[in-house]
Amino acid sequence: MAALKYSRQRESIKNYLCSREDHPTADMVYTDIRREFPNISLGTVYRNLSLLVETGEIRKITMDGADRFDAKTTPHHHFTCRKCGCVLDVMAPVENLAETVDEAWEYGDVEGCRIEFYGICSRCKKILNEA
Amino acid sequence: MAALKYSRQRESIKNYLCSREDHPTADMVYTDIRREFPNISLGTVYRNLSLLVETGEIRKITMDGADRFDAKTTPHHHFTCRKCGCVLDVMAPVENLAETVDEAWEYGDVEGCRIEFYGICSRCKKILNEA
DNA sequence: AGATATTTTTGTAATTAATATAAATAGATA
DNA sequence: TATCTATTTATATTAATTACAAAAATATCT
Repeated sequence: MAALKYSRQRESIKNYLCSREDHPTADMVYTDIRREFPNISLGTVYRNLSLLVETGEIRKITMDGADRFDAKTTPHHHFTCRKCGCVLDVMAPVENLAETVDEAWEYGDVEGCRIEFYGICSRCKKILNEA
Repeated sequence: MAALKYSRQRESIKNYLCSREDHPTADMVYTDIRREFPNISLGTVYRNLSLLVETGEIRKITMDGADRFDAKTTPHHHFTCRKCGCVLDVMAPVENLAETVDEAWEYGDVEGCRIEFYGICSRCKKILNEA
């Protein structure tokens, strides 16, 4: 496996992701990073996002539509608003769920789990109530 | 909203899904259903899968790669093998997780959640141990 | 620093998954 | 049967992502 070589683009992508709380898509990263690197290619963004996921520096969130990326490394889950589609962090105490299921379930070794909550975010709820 | 009209293709897609335990993708459904309807269009498969999801007769499982579909309506979750990619059912007692989080989390109304477990399935584990 | 080796980027093309559309067909209703 | 409306088919299109080759950037060695 070839050694990972430094690149300014990758560093910038990482920093950009760390500065955001809203789990951007590859395309959002591309749009914003272009201010610093006007010639950056979308392929470069995808490639570096994949690399960062591989090294464990960021996480990929797969859901309806485009994948999203998250630089928060502390264990947590996500909430998606079914109205506006925003994605918020959920720091819920669900630590040992995978472990519990691993003990009870006999068709394989459960190593972890992803939990995606859904519903209505506060902002959409407010708008609905006002209408 | 227009009334739903019977179609042989939709019935066949539903029956096919009910006969399987492995959560096929739209393309797998298309390939197999062609034996009965050689001229069926992939668009028809997608459209009917969406309709069946809307009526609640089947569920859509969004994950890495193509969406998968599941005719089992009893509440359960899924396990994906990170080696072979197979998807298995997990009948785990996680009933009130969404409810619990809804009470503790203040940025919106949590209506439900999807849980995706991952790890190594028994079959892949066996193969790895033999090698 | 200069030369060399290897990775990364860029620009573009290709692929995959899914949706859209319009004419033809099938199902429902009177 | 006649008519109305939904569905299918065939095809085109969009969206998300990956692949590739030449050029540029980074790391290593002397």
